Amino acid sequence: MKSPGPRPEFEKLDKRKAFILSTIVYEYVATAEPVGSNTLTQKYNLGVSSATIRNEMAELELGGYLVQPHASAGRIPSDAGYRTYVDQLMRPEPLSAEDRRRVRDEFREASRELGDLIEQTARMLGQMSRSVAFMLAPQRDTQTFAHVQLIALSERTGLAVVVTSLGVAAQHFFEFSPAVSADDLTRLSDLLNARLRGKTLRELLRADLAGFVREADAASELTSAIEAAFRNAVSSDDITIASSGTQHLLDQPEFQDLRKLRSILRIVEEQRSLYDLVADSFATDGPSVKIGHELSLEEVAECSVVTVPYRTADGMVGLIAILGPRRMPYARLMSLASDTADSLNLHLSNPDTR
Amino acid sequence: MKSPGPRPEFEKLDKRKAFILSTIVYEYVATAEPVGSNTLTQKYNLGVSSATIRNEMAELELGGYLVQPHASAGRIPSDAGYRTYVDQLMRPEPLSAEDRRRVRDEFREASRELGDLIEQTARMLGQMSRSVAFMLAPQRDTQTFAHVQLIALSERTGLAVVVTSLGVAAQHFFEFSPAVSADDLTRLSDLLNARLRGKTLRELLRADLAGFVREADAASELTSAIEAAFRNAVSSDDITIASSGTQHLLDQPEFQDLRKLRSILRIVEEQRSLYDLVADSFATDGPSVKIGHELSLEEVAECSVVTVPYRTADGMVGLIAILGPRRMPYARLMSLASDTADSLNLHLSNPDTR
DNA sequence: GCGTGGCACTCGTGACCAAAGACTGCTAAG
DNA sequence: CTTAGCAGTCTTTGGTCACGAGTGCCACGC
Repeated sequence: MKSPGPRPEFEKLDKRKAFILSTIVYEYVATAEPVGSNTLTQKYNLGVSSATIRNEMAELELGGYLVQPHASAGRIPSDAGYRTYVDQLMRPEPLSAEDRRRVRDEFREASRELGDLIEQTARMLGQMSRSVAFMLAPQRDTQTFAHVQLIALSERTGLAVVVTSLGVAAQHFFEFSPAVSADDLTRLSDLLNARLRGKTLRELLRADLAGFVREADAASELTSAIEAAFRNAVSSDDITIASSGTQHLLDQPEFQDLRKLRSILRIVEEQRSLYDLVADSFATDGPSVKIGHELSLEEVAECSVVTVPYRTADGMVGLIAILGPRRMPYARLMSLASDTADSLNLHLSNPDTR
Repeated sequence: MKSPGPRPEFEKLDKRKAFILSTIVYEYVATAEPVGSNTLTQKYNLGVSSATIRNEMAELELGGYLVQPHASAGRIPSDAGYRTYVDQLMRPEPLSAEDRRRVRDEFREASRELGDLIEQTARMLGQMSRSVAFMLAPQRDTQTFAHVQLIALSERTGLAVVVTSLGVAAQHFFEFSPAVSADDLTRLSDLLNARLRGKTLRELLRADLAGFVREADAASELTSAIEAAFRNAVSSDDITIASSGTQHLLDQPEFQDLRKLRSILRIVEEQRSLYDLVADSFATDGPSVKIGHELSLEEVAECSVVTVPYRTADGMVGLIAILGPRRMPYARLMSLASDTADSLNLHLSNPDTR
C-alpha cells in the first residue's frame, strides 16, 4: 500500500499480475477448481517460484480481482477479476473451422419466418455453447407493416391478422353485433392496406383508424377491433423468446447445489425475467458481457451472460444471449454469438434466400 | 401359492390387501419414504398387528405390487402397484373449491388464439400441479380452413398466410421470377378463398391448385408456393408444445440424482420426444395415466404422465399432459387435468367469448 | 527491494469404524 | 390365521483421524 493513488489496487495491473490473473481465469475455466500457486508454477512457465506467485496472488486478492473460497484453497476470480480479464486481458478466440462452418450452414435451408428462425437458432446455440442460449425477437414496434387482413369466421366473429415483412406479427379475434358482411371486411382490409403500406407498426397506432373505417363505408364497430389488433401487434407484453440448453447447467460443478439450480431454472422459464436481464443490450453494438452481480437478479449472481444484437433488413434489433456459469469460456462464446449474429443478419437482409 | 390359477398373484386382491396397497401408495406419495409395517399399523387403523401386515406385504411383493429398495427398508409400490391403485383402488379426488375456481377463471379473459391459449394453460398447470405441465396443440390437418392470403413483400418475394378458425396455422415465404403483380396475388387469394372455404386443411392438399392458378389467370409459378404453404400448414413436423414447471422436478427427492434429472430435462426440451411419449392418448377419452415403464422412453421410467384430451369446436383434439415422479398424487392431478380440459373445451367451443 | 526456500498453520476431504435404527423373515405359540 | 418375539441384515449417522492442498510469514541472499 505504498502507491500514491487513493485506490492503488485498481490501477492498471503490471505485466506479471496481468499474466497471473489471465492464467488463473484460464485454468479455473478449464478445471472448475480453485487455482493455487503450485498449480500455476507447475503447469505454466512463470519463471518465478510459487512463493512469489503467492505474494502476487495476495495482492490481486487485496485488489479485488481474486477471492478465496476458504482458507486452505486456491483462488478463483471475482466478478471484477473476470471483468478485467474480459475487457483487457483475454485474446479473441475465433471459432474452430468446423464450428464456423456449422454456424454458416445453419441458415442455408432456414425459414425466413422469424418465429421459426429464432427457435432454430436458439437450439443450435444451446448445443454449440453447451450453455443456455436464448433469442429475443426484435422489438416489434419498428417493424414495417406489410398487410392486414380482416377475416370473417362466423356471422359475428372475425380474426384480424397483421403481417410484417418478417411474417405474422399478431392476430386478434374480435366479435361484433350486429353482423358485418364479409364484403365489408374485405373492402376495409383493402383500404387499410392501400393506406398503411410501408409504415412502421408504431405509426399504425397513430393512424386515423375511425376515418378509414368511415371511408370504407364499413361498420364503425370495426374500428376498435382493428385498433386492438394493431395494439396487439406492437405490444411488447408477449416478448418472443426461444431458449434451449438448460440441461447443460446440470453439468456445471457450481450448480450441483439444487437450490441454486432451481432458482436459475425458474428465471429461465420466466420470459419476463430473461428479458429484463438483458434488455439494455439491445442498444449495444457487437458482443457485450454481463458478469455475476452485474446481472440485476440475485438468482443469477453466479452466472454470466454474453449478448449480441442482430439486425433485420428494416434495421430492427433482436438479441442473441448465452447464459452460463461465470466460469464460462468468454472468448469462444463471444465469437460464437458474434458469428451467429453475422450469419443471421445476412440471412435476414438478403431477400433472395428463403 | 395355494391358489389354483396359473398367475394367482395377479388375481383380484382381497379387501385387506387392497387396503394395504392403497395405504402404502398414499403414504409413499405423501412422504417419499419407503413404507414399513410399523408405520402402517401405527399411522393407520389396520386392526391387525404389524406381523400380519408383514405377511401381507410379502405376498404383495410376490405378486409384483411392491418392491423393496433394499433389504432393511420398507416397501414402495411397483409400476404394477401404482397401476392397480389407479385403475381399481383410488377414489377420485375433486379439486378444492379454490383450485376449481382458479381453473374456471383462468379462461375468462383468455385469448382465443390457440398459441397464446396453450401457453397460458401450460403455465397455469405448471403452477397448480407443481409438476411439469405441457400442452399439445391439436393436430392441424383436420382444422377448418378459413382464409389464405398471398401478400407481396417485394417484387419477387411474398408471404402466404394460412388461417383456420383457431388462428394462423402457417406462413410460408416464397419467391418467384419473373415478377408477379400484387394484383395477381390478390386475385388468386380471392379465388382460393371462394373455392376452398369450409374444407379441412388436409383436403386442401388434394385440391387442384394448378387449376385454380390457371383459373385466376395468375403466374403458374405460384402453384408451388401455395402448395408449400398448405403443406406447411398441415405438417406435423412443427408440433406446437408449450411446457412449464420444470423447476418443480428439482423438489422431488427421487430426482436429486443429477443424472436422472438431466435426462428428463433433455426429454422435456425435445418436443419430439414429448410428443411421442403421449401421442397415443389423442385417441382416448377422458384422463389416462401412463406409469413408469409404460412410458416408452427409458429416461422417464421413474415418471408418470397424466393426459387428457381437449376438443375444439371443430372437433379437433389436443392434449393436456402433466409429467411428474411416479410418486404423484394421481387422483388430484387427474381432476386438475380433467377440469382444465373441460374449461378449455367450453372456452374453445363458445364463439361468444373471446 | 525483490525473490526464494522453508515452515507452521488452517481447512476441507475421504476413509474408516462403531453404534443406532429400521425392517424384515421366521418360528413357535395362541 | 394371527401374533409376539427375535435374530439378522442393511443403511444411516456421527466421529475420529490422517492426509493433502494451499496459504502466510519470516529470514535470508542477491
